[in-house]
Amino acid sequence: MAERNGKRPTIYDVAQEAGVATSTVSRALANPERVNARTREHVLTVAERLGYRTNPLARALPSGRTQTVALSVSDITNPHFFGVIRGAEQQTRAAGYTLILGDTEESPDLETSNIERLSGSVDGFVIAASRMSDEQIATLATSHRLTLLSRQVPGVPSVIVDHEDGTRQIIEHLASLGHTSVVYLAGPRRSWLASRRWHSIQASAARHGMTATRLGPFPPAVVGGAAAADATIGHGATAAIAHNDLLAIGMLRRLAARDVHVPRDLSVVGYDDIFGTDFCSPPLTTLAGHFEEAGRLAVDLLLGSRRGGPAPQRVLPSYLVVRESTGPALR
Amino acid sequence: MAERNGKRPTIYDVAQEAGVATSTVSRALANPERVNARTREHVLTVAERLGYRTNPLARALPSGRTQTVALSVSDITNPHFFGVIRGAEQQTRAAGYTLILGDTEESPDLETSNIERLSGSVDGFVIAASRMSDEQIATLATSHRLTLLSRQVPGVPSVIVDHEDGTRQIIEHLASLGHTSVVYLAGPRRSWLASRRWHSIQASAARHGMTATRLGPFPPAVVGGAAAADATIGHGATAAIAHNDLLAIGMLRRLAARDVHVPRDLSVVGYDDIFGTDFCSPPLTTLAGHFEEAGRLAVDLLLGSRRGGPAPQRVLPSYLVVRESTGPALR
DNA sequence: CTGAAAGCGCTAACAT
DNA sequence: ATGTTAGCGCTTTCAG
Repeated sequence: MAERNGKRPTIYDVAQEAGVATSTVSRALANPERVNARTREHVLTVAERLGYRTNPLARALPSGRTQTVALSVSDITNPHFFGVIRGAEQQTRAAGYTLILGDTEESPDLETSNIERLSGSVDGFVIAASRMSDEQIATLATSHRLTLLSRQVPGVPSVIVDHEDGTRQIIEHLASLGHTSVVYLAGPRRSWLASRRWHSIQASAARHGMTATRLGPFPPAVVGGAAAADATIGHGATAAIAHNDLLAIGMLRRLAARDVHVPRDLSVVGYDDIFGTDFCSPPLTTLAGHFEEAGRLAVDLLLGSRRGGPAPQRVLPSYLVVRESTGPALR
Repeated sequence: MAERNGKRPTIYDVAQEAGVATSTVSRALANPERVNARTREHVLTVAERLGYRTNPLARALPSGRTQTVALSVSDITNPHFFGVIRGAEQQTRAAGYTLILGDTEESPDLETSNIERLSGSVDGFVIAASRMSDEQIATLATSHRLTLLSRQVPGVPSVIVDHEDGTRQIIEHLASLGHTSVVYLAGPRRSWLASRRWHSIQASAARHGMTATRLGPFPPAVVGGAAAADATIGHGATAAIAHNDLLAIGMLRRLAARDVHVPRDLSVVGYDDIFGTDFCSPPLTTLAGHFEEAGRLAVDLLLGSRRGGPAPQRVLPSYLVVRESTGPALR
């Protein structure tokens, strides 16, 4: 074996063994069409025989291409992101890239520092549920390749699941059950989704002659559910839309503890259709979307993005999954 | 600003601006103690002013240290891994490293190809719930830095949650409820955990005069639960231990559909204490462990590992969380 | 189509 | 304590 004392063989070893220049090896590997078919084959065979593996770092340094993308999520323990992560990971791998994962724990500071730190070692960022301001994101987009997930900022590529039409579906569902008063248990103040959802709820509710009230914000986690449930009971509405399923599930538990029957006394709706929504009690009515697909698409947009073109803003369909947490208004 | 036409400043720019050699800049940045306090401060100031950011790739190439670790999980959609991932991500970041995530989708081939691919661009691997053979792992360990999570192989550093003592807790709990026959709904054939758990169940059951039967294997996911439930009913045991909570939850649903009451007709126990076990119906009795801690520890072992020393095999405690899916044996 | 050679940005001996 | 000088392994002009 022609490998230099225990170290991994380099293109230099391959070149020598194959009797060609290193540049030829490099081309045979990276731009197969720019080298004679015979030599290419020969080089590839030798490389194979030597057990040559290209060193991604060395390749990245001169070319600037790291073949790596970073995915930043706001809370890795939220099952909602499983789909996103899996989709992104699959697509990343399929494109021959590697996925770096960052959990920003709902903190915009951690988000920026993460990006700052990774900048230079990745080719781009997919930022899911960003907590940064529009301005921060727009600025970042001028110096970094990025695509947004569940967030839209003018001029920045993004993919979201249709919250507007989805919210319409929710409101119409509630209206058809005779509800005339609904509360929205809001998510984090910095959450773009939270403000959009509230916006859509107001608009749809108005069209159906319903009154809508926003309560909160609440932490978008199961623990936030107790306070959200209490606030809802205090308000007296017959229907509640929680910022996400985690919060809705937390509410369900508190409501049960306080003997408020769902859906008889109160209808509850969530967003995301996460793991568990089909076996909590009662099973949760929630707005579903194809988040795995969203993750894939976000990576696609990132890797396919050309500077200069208009930033694509993709909107994936959403659909209401009606389970047992919603029922007729009895007041 | 002294940055060369739009490109990021390099240590070369800093060196020139500060009137020192690049090596001094390099030292000031990486080995602060090996440079005069005054010059260090000066260099740092200049670097700051120029907006210098060290290029991780360029740093990695000559040194071989990428400041990156890879985490490989067998199924990213299994909530069990949330804790592991978050713990690993935190500890990785705390150590100034970056986390690369790989989902191997229960496939040993994907697992090896992933490692193969990443080898060279990471400093080490944390492999959770590996589906590779002991031999493969042992071989890999000779050429790569790695630590195992939820898996033990002689000579390879690992951290697991105590399945043996945990299984003893489960069996004693069932025995105290009067159960004399228990079935184990097995996980994947290549799962080390599955075989260890079965082993422990047999041993503990024998000590308590219980008969234990293994059924399966079943896919360790909710969808596997239906078949597992049917097999259990066919067998006639009064207690069932599922390979993991996903499977147990799937069983719960099928049992309810078939009008088998839990725990009156059958007691069900799971492993992992994942998200959802406290609100499924009935809430699931399951073996819990600190998986976030396990993730952190695995990264610690990896980064702290010295070649030559004995491979640490850490065992974290497990504890049985008794909920409502287990009750007295009525037959 | 292929080879020679100059880097990519940083580290690490080796000198001074 | 600091400067000089080779590289790390690969890509990429530029010649031939």
